[in-house]
Amino acid sequence: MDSIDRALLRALQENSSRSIADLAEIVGASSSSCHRRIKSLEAAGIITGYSALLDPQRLGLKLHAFVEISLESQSRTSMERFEAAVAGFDDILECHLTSGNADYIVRIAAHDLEHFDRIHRGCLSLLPGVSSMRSSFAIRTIKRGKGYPTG
Amino acid sequence: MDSIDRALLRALQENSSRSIADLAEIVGASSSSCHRRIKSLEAAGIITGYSALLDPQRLGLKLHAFVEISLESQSRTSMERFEAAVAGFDDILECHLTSGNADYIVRIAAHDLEHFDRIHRGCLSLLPGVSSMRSSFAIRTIKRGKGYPTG
DNA sequence: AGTGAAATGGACAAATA
DNA sequence: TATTTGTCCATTTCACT
Repeated sequence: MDSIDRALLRALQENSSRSIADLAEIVGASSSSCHRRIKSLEAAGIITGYSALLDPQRLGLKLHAFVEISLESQSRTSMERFEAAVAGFDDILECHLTSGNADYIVRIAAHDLEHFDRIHRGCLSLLPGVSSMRSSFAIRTIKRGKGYPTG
Repeated sequence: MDSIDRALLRALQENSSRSIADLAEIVGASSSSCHRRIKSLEAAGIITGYSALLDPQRLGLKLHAFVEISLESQSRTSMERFEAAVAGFDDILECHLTSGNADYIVRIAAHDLEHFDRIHRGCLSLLPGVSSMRSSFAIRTIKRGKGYPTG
């Protein structure tokens, strides 16, 4: 992992559909070296895959919500039951266990408030062992970076 | 936007480096139709780009934090000043204005607690007009979906 | 279905450390 | 010495028309 690798990762996060020749020019290396570097970054598991980025607005997903969820019990079984239920719901885009007392942060995308209400009642409220939930709606996205900083 | 388009978007979010022939087989359409559909989804701005996915762990970014930030004032100028400052910091991956009284949710990736402390003191605490901040650390990621549901 | 571009993989010499 | 890089090379796959 040198500065050329980092530049490669930056360029590939920003746009992965460039040709290797273009990438080589951007990072200042030869095409073959570039190709080898990408292959080893993939083999090392640093690059985990390639994905198409979609515009949620144009998919009609105009509502983003962050929901903080606390469990009644922090026992291992109740957490496992909760997490298994989360995995089953497609409307839950993301879920993290956070510091504190068995709190989770969940990210939801919905078409509108009515859809969010349906998700809330037909999905979030069905999660087992929940003691409290607090929803924040994203009114406007200030910044949405593509991926991670490479240092 | 029919069911084939939605299947295409699902497949492309999951893995965008498949060949068109493979995609065609997955969604049950001909290669040429598939190709045309992808081009129009791109032209319509539904597909906004393609990106490489990186493993934050292997980049040494083992600490994920969500920081809720409240401003002292909700005036337009103080919000604009805050948002401009946010845009300038690479360590802030994501920032959303959320419902409530000028609260923001910010996402941070750091190498470790010491690095987070550096970000906290050298970046977050420099943001103008902040009245309070609350950090939650992601102990474990339960679920991280690739992109959005397509319906 | 055909064309052209690009990815892939290999061989070898030069450079680097 | 050992590892990495750059310049060819041939093959094949694939996007695009």
